[in-house]
Amino acid sequence: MKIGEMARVTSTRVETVRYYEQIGLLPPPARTAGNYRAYDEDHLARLSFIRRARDLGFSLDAVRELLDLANDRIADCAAVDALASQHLADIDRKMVDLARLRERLASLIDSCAGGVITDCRILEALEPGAPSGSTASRGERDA
Amino acid sequence: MKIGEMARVTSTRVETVRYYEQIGLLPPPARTAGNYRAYDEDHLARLSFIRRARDLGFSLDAVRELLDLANDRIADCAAVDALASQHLADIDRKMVDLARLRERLASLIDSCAGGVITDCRILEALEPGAPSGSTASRGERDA
DNA sequence: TATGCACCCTGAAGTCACTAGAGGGTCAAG
DNA sequence: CTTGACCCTCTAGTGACTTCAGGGTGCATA
Repeated sequence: MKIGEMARVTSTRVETVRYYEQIGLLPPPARTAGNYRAYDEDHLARLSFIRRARDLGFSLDAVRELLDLANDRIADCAAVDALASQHLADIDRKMVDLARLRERLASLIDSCAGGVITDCRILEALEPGAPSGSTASRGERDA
Repeated sequence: MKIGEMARVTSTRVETVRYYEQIGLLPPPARTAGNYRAYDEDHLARLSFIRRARDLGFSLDAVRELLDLANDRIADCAAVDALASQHLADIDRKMVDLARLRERLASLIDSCAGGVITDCRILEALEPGAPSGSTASRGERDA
């Protein structure tokens, strides 16, 4: 299987597949006479795994750990659970942050009654003298 | 005002202030005899504006547009509103994506009953042969 | 046989919004 | 006169890719 086909069936871009090889996430495949990458079923399985984990929002580092765990069939499932649970907690934190942000922005937009810039409530809220948003999470943003 | 003080009052890191100057978001200030940056009130106002907008999740490009609009006092407030509304829509999309992700991940974690890796439901779901998540948003992820 | 076209290759640089580090200079206090 | 906080420039690193330049391969068609 050439890179294009493998990319297609896994809904990955060709460049991304090569990138995964470059960072050691996907082992280098055999090559054809013409120097094309020739993938087998193991590569396909591994790339599918990576894609599914990425779709669930796991970082490449987490994916690497999951792959290691998956290969170590004696290891404890709890390790996988811990990784996933931590990721879930991250997502929950992000959702809370986003919700707060959303409310601040929405109320700003609500206060806009049109007209010229000079009277723009949105800009006013950004300008100095205005109270900074009470729920601002300074310092850490949208990691 | 030296860079450290301005960074402090705007809750920005010194490096970030220099970075904003480097990318042209903040005009280069005067320098003292010792080559220290010497900021005035205009710089402070502009940096505050940038910080507030960033706290609301606007990209640096969007911040640049907002600053341009704020300077063009004849322009229509609708332009600001459009920028903000588009940003709000982005946030809403992100929240929906995150919520979907969260549910998929949570149900995966729920299905984990402990035990050894061989029986790990979480890994099973990632492995080929498993149905890919029905709500996967392939192609665009967590922009 | 030539040519076009889709596909493949490498290596380097660009994206976003910073952050970190090396290696040094300035300035006020003690 | 030294200590220490602060400042300077320049460069490179982060994550997860994407894009680009400059080519090579392989198959079908004129």
